[in-house]
Amino acid sequence: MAALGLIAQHPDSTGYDLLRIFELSLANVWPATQSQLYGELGKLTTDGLIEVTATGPRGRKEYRATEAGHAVLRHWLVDEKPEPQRNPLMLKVFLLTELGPDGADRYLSEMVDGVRSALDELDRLRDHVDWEPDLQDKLGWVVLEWGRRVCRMQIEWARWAQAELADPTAPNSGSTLDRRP
Amino acid sequence: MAALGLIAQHPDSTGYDLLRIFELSLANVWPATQSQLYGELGKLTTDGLIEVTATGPRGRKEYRATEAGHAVLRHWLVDEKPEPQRNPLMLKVFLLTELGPDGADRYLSEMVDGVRSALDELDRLRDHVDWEPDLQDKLGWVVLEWGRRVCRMQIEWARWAQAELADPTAPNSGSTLDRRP
DNA sequence: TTCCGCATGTAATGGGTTACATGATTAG
DNA sequence: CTAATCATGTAACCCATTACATGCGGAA
Repeated sequence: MAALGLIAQHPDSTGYDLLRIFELSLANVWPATQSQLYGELGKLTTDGLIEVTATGPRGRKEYRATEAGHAVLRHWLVDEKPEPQRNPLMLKVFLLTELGPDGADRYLSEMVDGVRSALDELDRLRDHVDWEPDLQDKLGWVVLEWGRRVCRMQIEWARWAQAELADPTAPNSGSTLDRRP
Repeated sequence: MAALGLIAQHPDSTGYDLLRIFELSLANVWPATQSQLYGELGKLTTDGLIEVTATGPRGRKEYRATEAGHAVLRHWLVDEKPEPQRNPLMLKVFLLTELGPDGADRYLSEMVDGVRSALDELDRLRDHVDWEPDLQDKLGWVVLEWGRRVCRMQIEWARWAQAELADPTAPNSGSTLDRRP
């Protein structure tokens, strides 16, 4: 669907073009490998969701979404609810019992550092891109902002979690003030 | 690692036990299927990371993490940085070009509704669990709170994004007040 | 003419899901 | 006695990653 969607956004692109688009605009959202992409292009073509509109030197093939492809894409966007995803980060947090209270606290401190640098990265990206006022760039903009908000939330959460773990009372027992922020 | 970690937390559990633990405590973080779990138990045993400590009726096998298993777990927790995950939700948002401005706006509205009910679900979970004051329950508690904060953040973000998409000016051009919240 | 970028593919392996398949215990 | 629960496994299939493999075109 990521490939189909990008082809819909950028008609007459080659696999190679799409790869660069993946790297430039979806690297933080949906990374794709070269191997996988070419495989998908073949499948999408077989399924009639995209078609080759031109061929050029070096076996270059330009793709475009068919009407059926657009329909499938719209159906996926509107009707298929995104099911909850796995969360490797929270899996780790949940398993911090293995490290004991001190290890858990250290883990959360390092997490704050890591997230901060990730946030810096996103800030830099935001400032270096030349955002156009069209829908596509606005969507890219709001997606990027989502990443920034996740980072900020995570930093605040980690601090709160550290306090919570240090607190000798049971969770939900109402001894801290910032428990339900 | 999820299986190994749960065995470390709950020694002398069977695959069946672990399955219920997955459902009860990790359903929203790292769902596991029965098929996969039994396969992993076999591999972990072969690799010497867990061992069978007892057998019972119906082929019941109790597992326990070996010292090697604990070491691998700690290494994974401390040294392996969780790489950024794919985000199907933001992929969809990025591809909302296909639906046009109105469709995108509608999509975000529906998203708010969906997230709100997810948040209700988490609130209910939080209130129905009997949280103990030990490290394990505290970690469960903070993980659950993470989910709640993601939901709240997402609701606010979606509202902001709707305003942003409705705004005729370019992103980053500085016409709205809530652009850098 | 030589090197970088364009351009496409295949193979091996592992993770994950769905469905299939089986059978023993125990509580009512 | 019978149904729910306990309890374990296999097979087929898809998605994804890493590594392997190839070769043309254009610019310096």
